[in-house]
Amino acid sequence: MEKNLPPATVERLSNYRRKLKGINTEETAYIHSHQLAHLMRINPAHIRRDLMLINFSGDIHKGYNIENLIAKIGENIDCIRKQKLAFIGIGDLGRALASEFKNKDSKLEIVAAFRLEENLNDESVDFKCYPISKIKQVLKKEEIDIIVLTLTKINLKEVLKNIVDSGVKGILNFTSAHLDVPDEIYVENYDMIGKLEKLSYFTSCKD
Amino acid sequence: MEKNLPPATVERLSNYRRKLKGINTEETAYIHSHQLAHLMRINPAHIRRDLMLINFSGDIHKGYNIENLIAKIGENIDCIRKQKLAFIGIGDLGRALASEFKNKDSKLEIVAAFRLEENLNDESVDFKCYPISKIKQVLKKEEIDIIVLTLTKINLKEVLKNIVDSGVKGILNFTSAHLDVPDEIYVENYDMIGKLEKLSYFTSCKD
DNA sequence: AATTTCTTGTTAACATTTTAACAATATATG
DNA sequence: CATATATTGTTAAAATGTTAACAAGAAATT
Repeated sequence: MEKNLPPATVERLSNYRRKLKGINTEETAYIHSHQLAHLMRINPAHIRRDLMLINFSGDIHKGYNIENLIAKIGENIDCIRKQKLAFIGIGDLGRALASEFKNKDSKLEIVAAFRLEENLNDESVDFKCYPISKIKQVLKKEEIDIIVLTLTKINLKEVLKNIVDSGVKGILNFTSAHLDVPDEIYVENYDMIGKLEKLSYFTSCKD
Repeated sequence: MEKNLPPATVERLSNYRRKLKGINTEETAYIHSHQLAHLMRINPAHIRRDLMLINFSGDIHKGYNIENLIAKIGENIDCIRKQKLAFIGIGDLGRALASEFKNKDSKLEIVAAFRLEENLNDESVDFKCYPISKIKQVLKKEEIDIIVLTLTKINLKEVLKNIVDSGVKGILNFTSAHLDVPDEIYVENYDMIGKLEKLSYFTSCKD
């Protein structure tokens, strides 16, 4: 299978699936494009177009079979083997994610978090917390695939070197630091200040 | 002044400014489009186009005057009065943001954070931490403009009611919950799981 | 003084994403 | 049985975002 789906579609498919999994299919086995669109707050045409791209057909009158759709989305966007996540820096966001992943037979799994503090194991999560100093050995040992970076008060250069050496394939970057890594590593930057200033621009009355 | 800048441009302008503020203008007072583009890892044409949209002219040989550009960006994207932020749920991300805002004479200011725990004042930050139960009175009293939501284990419906009633204008939502608020409130959703699954899709070898 | 080189400002082309439109078609209804 | 209705699948159009191209013009160089 080739990776020829547009990025925006991949993201939406993931979101559709999460929403669909929340539906009790014993009560309602089928859903219409406009119903799902309403739940997602997007345009119905979007749904139909996305499902067309993964070749999923619905019943012209009953709509889309929810269980089949969930499976079909998986076939298209999930990787074969489980991918392992690690957080560098973590708070409510990481805990929230962890509980999302739990019991969801997701192909993504949080296996470690690194913090500044020593010995900060949190019994509310089921992944291990390590001090940032142990990053090198843990990344190697656990074969981490994806890093979520939220911590700025670290020796970034050294940490990045360890990340690159360990074979990490992608980084979701929430810090405003620029990550100087080889092109093979897929970096998705999320600049919170930029988003906030945009929000501020569109919410403030300028006169 | 009208809000006729494209959203993507507003976001980039904010990012340019943050990068420019990190430059020592005593050493280098001017910057070329390709230099800034290199720092931002984007296309030089993008820079020139964005600056065209805010009517900022550079010197054909020296480039763009950094201080003037910072000021001009402010004129275009900053609101007149300071806008107040509050976090619902907070960890490393919030602390990182707080340190970004500090001493940056930004028009955005974090004034409060709400947590599940009682009495959890953090001496490393300069905003106050409240238990989530106090949200109603604090939002009103502090006149919060923007909410950053990262906490899921709350009574969302009630919290949202308080947010709407208090006159909040925008919400940056990191949870996967759907926020049912009036259209007047600008909601920017960031679905981390969606982003992670997209990352996973583009980093995994599917064969 | 002429030529080369470089950079801005601007337009046009291109790419991607989103939305609209509508034919095809199956069910329900009169 | 004919008509109305509703929904998918698909194509076309619109909107948005990005990149390329290049004229205009200033400094540096020959």
